[in-house]
Amino acid sequence: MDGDSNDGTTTESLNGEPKPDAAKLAQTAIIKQDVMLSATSTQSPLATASSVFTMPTISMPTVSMANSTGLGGLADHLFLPHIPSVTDTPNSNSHADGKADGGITSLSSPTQLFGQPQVAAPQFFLTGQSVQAAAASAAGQCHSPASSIQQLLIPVSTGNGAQQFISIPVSLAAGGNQQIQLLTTSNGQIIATNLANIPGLTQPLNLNINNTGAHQTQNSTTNSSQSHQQASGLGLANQLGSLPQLLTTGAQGQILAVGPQVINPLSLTQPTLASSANNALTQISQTNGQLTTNHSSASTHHTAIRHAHTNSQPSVAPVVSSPPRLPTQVLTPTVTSDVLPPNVSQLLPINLSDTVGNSTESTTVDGINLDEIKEFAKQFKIRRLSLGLTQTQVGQALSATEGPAYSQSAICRFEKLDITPKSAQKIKPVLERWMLEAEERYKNGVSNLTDFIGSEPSKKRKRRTSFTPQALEVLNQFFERNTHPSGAEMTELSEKLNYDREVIRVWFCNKRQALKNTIKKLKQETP
Amino acid sequence: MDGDSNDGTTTESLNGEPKPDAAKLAQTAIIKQDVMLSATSTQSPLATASSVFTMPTISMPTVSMANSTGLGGLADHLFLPHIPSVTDTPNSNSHADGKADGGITSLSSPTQLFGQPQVAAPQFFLTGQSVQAAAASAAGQCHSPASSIQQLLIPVSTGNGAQQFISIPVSLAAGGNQQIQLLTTSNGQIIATNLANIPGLTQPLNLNINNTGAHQTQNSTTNSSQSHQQASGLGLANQLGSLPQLLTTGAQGQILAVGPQVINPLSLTQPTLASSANNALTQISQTNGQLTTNHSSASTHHTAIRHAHTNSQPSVAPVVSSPPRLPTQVLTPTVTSDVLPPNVSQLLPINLSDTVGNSTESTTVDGINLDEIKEFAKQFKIRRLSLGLTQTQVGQALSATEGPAYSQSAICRFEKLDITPKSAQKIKPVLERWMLEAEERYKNGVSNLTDFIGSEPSKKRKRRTSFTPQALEVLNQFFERNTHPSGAEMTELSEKLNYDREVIRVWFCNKRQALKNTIKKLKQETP
DNA sequence: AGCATAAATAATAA
DNA sequence: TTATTATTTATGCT
Repeated sequence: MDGDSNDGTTTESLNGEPKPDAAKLAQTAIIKQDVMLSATSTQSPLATASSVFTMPTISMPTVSMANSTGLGGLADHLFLPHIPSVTDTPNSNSHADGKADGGITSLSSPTQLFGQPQVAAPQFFLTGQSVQAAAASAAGQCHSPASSIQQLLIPVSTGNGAQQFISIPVSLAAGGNQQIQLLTTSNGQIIATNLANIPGLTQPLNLNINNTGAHQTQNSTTNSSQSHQQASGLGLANQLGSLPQLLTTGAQGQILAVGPQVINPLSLTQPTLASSANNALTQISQTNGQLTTNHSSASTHHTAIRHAHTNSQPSVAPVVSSPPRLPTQVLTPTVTSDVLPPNVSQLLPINLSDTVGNSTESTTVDGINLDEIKEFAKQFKIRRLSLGLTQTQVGQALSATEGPAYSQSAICRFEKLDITPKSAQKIKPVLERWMLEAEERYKNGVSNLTDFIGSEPSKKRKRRTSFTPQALEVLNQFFERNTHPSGAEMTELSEKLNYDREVIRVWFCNKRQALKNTIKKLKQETP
Repeated sequence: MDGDSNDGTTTESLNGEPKPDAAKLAQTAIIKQDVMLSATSTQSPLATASSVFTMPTISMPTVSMANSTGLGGLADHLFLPHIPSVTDTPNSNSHADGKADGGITSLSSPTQLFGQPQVAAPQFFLTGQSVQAAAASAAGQCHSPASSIQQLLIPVSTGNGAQQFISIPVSLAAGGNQQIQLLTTSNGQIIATNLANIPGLTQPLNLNINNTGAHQTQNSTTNSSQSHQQASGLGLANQLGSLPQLLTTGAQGQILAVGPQVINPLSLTQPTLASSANNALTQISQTNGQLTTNHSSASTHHTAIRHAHTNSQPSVAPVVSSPPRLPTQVLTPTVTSDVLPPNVSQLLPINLSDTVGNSTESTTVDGINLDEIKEFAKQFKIRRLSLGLTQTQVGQALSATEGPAYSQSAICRFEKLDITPKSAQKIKPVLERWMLEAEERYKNGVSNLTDFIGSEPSKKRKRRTSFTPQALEVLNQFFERNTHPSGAEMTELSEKLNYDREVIRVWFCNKRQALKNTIKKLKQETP
């Protein structure tokens, strides 16, 4: 998670060449060095000061940012699209498969898509609209899928290069009328969102969507995927429209995205929008479709894989088909696992448990009624989507009030039941309560997200921290003595200096790296 | 599979040594401490080197620095004790426990921390022995202890004026036998290092030298700390800190920016562009405005400019209050700016431009087709990645042939379109040409980067893999469902995605870690 | 325009 | 799994 965002994309690989890297680094280093001398770094105090204002923000590369964050309030956010657009969109392919083609293709060679180096994918975002394509990728996380309608997908980079999207339910976001604007950086980071309207957007774009295949495609087998999808499948697309939401989830949240194109939806204006959402999905599917076709193999697989669970059982084979719970949710595939030790159930994720155990008994483990939990999980997702909330939003809201055990990931896992029965049993009541409250607020027209969420969702890259000269002094002094502070020391430093502990940790990492580079260069120089 | 390890080696550390971290070494060191000096050995003779060197300059703020030096030979490290003292040392605790206090405490006092600059510490170094005291402090941690012996302390300035020392674990530095010499500037920056040995060093030559107070001096005794601190103490510093920075960072440097307002949206008329961009700008502007107002500070401005757009929304008021850095951040005031001159587009980064102008026209500024550039930028990135090249590599290759305007930063900004249209227009053809040539070479099998870049092949650490967006999508989807894929699943994924199985395994390890960290943070945040 | 470095993330070591 | 390192990307600042 982290998300980083950055682009990530780097890739390098390809070539394989070996090369470069080191050398390069070295070079770079060198360069820097010199610099070093001269400069000093840090800034002076004054400087700092001034800066302050500056905005912080802004500069975004792509975009700027401003913080956004907060979102809050009202307006709150803006988006930057940095990418222009459309162009990107074009990808037709979805990632999945073919990735290839689409965007990528262009890019890279065919083969690659998957292959390594690649590149690719277009990242772009658009505000509302286009987004999708990217989105798909985002999926990584659960949320994504949100796609469904109402939501806006905001591309976020994963760091890997992959982007993720953050979806914001339009409805919420907009809160009714309001509109949302998102500014994203090129990386897909969101800078800000705003609610203003965006007029026109309405269009739906695409839709095709459907395909649903979305994801995965399938083949896989068997699997869940199918389940989902299809299940959903159903007609999906069409349905989509209708349901948008579901789909989204379809897979569960996952998104698929990808596709080439995009669309956009933005429209937030309307709360409605739904359509847009749909689109997104659609595309995705398509993509998949292709993928499937072409490569089929490949793509599919993963799907399959996904499902699989850990077990390693080789065997497996599963075919699971299982659609156990599916319809809605998806997933949950089933894998077969094979044999697991009996008790395993206690440790296995619920979704797997079915499979595992005997069917019959499977419903209860340690006194916990798995079926009940499964049903709740399914309904929870539906209710969440109905409110136009993403897992991320729910996770943020809950983690704020209930503690860290309720992150987006937790929500995702819960919905997928990729958690142990015991854990699910513990979490369930909390989710139940929260959902009731959320629904209440929603009814009361409090649609504003703010209530639900606290703040920002963003996943974008953390703003670059500017250390004050004073803080740097302290840090440097400490570093002189100890390049590897203990956790307690870092905590202490963070408290004293009033910086995030993580920031302090990273500072030391980077400092050590800088020192190493310096030394390295020196050596080179002194043959 | 897996096996890869090989490369593994990574670590190399400087010296190549395998070694572990410095820290560890350090600890060890401690024990040994005194001994070290003498001992060791490894190294050799060769060494020669002279030593140290002088440092460039140094100007240190407070002190000057000189560095001292060299130390050598055998011994591994040098120390600069800047701290003197014993006082510090006292740590009684071993690292283990006490740590906390240890180091840190000593350093600063609360107040101090912030305080400025201090100076002082003497910098000198000694090798092993003396050091200890300091070390002690360090000890808290493992590393620290380093102080102990093995490390060299190199004074470095922070830029702020304060000096700091860098300790270099000898081991690292020396990499085994080699010796290292470091040249630091007054700022503390390291200028050069040398490996030679320093013969005789054994003795410490200098050491005393050091003390000498050379520089600084100080009181050393008392410790450096004091020095530092006190200094810091000063009022100023503190104060300084307060202000300005605050804002900026807010708490952590972050800024917030932004204000409330919003803006408008541009019309998105076109789907294409994203409107979003606009918003961003808007805010920014505002920001500036305020800033201006308030602080005035200068710096900001430029930034503003970049982003700024026109919008005008008035209002905002900013209030910033800034407490210094509060943890939270905050701030962000908003300013309103106002209107920007129409031409702004010429100055704004492309990515933002969309927004700004009319939508319609926005695509061209000064006769420059922004859409075209955007597309090119996108494709450029894709092509770059397809060749497996990093921004750094491209930057190095281009800066060599085309001049300094093509650094890694420049490439980064171009790809993100965080540059003005004019600038982009100028750079584009160069990139275009270079890319074509690079692709040509690639096709011809010249994959070696060397061609692209200069360097070396080296064997060491495996090249960092860049996952394609498509692959990431697949991986993320899988991860959503199952964070712990079985071996068979990983194998399947690796085959499908065409990545090494080990790479896939590592991806999951890192992904789990990232998730964990994310959750951790969320928890913290929500207290 | 760059430079220094914070942040993100792949790779490793423990 | 946890902790670090090695590499890259992104960005604040001048």
